[in-house]
Amino acid sequence: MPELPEVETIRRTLAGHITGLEIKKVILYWAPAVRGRGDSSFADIVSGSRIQSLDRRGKYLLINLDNGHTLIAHMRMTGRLLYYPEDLEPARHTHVVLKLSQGELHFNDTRKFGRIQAVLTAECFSTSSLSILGPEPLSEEMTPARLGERLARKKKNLKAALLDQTVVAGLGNIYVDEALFRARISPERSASALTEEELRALHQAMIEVLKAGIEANGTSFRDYRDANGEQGLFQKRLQAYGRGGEPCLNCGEPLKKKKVAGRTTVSCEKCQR
DNA sequence: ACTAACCTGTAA
DNA sequence: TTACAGGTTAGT
Repeated sequence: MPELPEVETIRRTLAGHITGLEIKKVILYWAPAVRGRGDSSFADIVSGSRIQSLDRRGKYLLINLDNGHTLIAHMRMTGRLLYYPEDLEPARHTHVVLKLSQGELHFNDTRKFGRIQAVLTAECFSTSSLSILGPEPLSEEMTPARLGERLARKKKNLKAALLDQTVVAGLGNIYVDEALFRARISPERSASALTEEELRALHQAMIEVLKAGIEANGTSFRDYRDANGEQGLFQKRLQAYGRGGEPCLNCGEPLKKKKVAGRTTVSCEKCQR
């Protein structure tokens, strides 16, 4: 579920609550949700540490502790990190509770795909999951030329290439469809055959839609909630995702819904070339 | 490059 | 009952 704007919103809404707090105790309701390191269990690593700062890389949330460790969390489709200022009986599908010096952090995940892993902070970015990620789409280094370079290395269609986290980190099914719609480029085009003008349009559309998503606190199309349990608002601004059969906002023709790269994809076959 | 697998819930 | 869901990865 959470793509870059949703994870960034979780990071922001969580940081104000938990930065500086001590993790007093770890309660596991479903142990596979967490992973320790070597012989040390997740609970042993985390207990007694203090939360220093929160970062994000692609769709990964990074919680830096003051004991040389970092927690790498990925929500996959339905994961939530929820902060409660008071003790609270865990809701259904809560797999981990971190008791803090003030309040609690609950990791809740209906589909059980999400994971939280404890790693050494020094090795964080060289862990297998993070080391393979492409550049951050909102960073300075992401230029139209850089995007073109990364896309050109893949012999896939655009939809598959933009979902590929090694090409660019943080886009998922919603924001790929939105970026392509706004750039007026077909998801089925070859990733390696864009003109410079198309690359500029795609680059700009990608950045604009991600920034707008963050601005709106993410897209709560279904399960997504921020750390306060609040919905985002960007589902009201979607122009393509979830609008199959509805009129294109440019030309009025019905938007087409079809599988591309194994994912449901909505596009306007008249506007997007 | 496509499919199954990991899971549960919801809607058709 | 079946299909499908903001993701990733390990298989063909």
